[in-house]
Amino acid sequence: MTTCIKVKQPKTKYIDCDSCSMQPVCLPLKAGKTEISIMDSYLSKRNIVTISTPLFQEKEKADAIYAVCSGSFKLTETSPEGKEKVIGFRFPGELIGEDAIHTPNYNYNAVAVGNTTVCRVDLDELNECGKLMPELQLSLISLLSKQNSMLREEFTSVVAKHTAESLLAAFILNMLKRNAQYQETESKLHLPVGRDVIANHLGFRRETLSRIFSKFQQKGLLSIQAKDVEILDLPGLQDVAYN
Amino acid sequence: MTTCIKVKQPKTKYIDCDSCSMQPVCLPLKAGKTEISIMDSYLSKRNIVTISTPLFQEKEKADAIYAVCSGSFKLTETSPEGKEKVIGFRFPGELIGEDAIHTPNYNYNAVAVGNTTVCRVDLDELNECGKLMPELQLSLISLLSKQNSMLREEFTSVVAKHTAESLLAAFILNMLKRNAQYQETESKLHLPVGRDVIANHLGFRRETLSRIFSKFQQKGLLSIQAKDVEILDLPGLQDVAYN
DNA sequence: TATAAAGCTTGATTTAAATCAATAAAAAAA
DNA sequence: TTTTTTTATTGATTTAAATCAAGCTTTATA
Repeated sequence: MTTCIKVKQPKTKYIDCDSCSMQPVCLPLKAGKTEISIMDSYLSKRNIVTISTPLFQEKEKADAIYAVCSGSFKLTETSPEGKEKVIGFRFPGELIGEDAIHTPNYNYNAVAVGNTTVCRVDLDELNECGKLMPELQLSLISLLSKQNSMLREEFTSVVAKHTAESLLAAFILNMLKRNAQYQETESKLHLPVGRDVIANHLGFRRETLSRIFSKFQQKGLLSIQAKDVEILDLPGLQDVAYN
Repeated sequence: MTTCIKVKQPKTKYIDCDSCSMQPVCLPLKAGKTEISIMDSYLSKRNIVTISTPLFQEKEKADAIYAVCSGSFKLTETSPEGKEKVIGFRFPGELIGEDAIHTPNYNYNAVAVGNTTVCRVDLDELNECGKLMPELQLSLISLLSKQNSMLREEFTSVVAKHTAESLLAAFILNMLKRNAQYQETESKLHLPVGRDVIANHLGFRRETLSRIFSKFQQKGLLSIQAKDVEILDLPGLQDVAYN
């Protein structure tokens, strides 16, 4: 039976696995429908709703892996001078804290952006359960492999981008691709965070970000209304990204 | 018994597992010494030596995972205009092609930089074998988790670096950390490739790279002789990276 | 609803990196 | 070894992004 717990914030909604919109994401971990009930009791897989709270923080004991069910997370790192750097985002279907398998402590922060739902997989229980169910391990291997590809592609999208324009274009395309996995819309994108956070993440100033967004709109590549982006010329955007 | 095969190049040396310098890297896959012989026959794990040849290429069928035993690999992507972009490097102890687990085809090129040794794990055989040996799967899970962390850290080291100086400093530190896992020297680093390739990877011109290397030498942060870098002021370099 | 606060955009100037161009050094070939 | 080729460094100019600064929106609060 699925148990749902409440963390750190007052206005928490309880969501069980059966009504979770991201069932397909969790399904691999369940290793087939017939075994859901077994998994639920053995794995203590729970749906947790957090509101703008950290899932975990730097140096905290790494004792669980999380899969994002709904909403977005930002990952941050605190530099020696105390400045916060946004090192990535996580969307439904992606893992957070998978390092836990081999690391005693997390070394970054995972903070919910708005209301989110995650599945928590306790490491101890995962190990116990894995011995009994090889299918579970195969699912985890597949999930980790997918996460690996996502990370490599994310890396590829930001590395070797000399101009701010190509970097932003590549970032938008990367977000679009990752969103496509849980949303139907191929041409629309909701930015999970404000300009400041995106600028921080990409390593330039909010002014530069604004200017480029304006330029992209003038060129007819996209239209942007607050945090809602509509892609108008995908090939054009790809051209900008690959340069 | 370990079998070693020869690929694509004439001057290939045969190396078996017992004499491989990177045994500790492969050990997790072997799931304990007592089972080495079983693994060798079941998994067809082979040491392959390649010389400047692609391990695999874009769009090729993804049927194996590789672990680097010795030497370095560069990963590249061909842009629509046909330009080659260096999207990363892989060093001993790291995985290549782990995407194979969930992707039908590779979507990047893995090219040996000089002479290298890799362990090839055939996917079909891995699946067969996994059913018989849960420990093997646990090892793979651990390897994938480590690779995940490596990728995230690599990503973190290049993202949000506004100046070319901080980007290069972060790149050197990342290389240094990854080298430390299989070399004793904490302060020395051998660049696996020339300036052009590094500049391509980091997204700026070879002239800029040269200038920054010169600047770092003038500041006494490091000394560089061809491809050999010696770190002289690690905290100083970290200061440059975190800015 | 009015007012304050936060977030976003645009302009003018300064600074950092690209580009163009010429050497210099190292590696490969004759 | 000497010549050729490749690779790396340094200089002068142009271009792109940071910075400084002001206005504009949107959201939050009284």
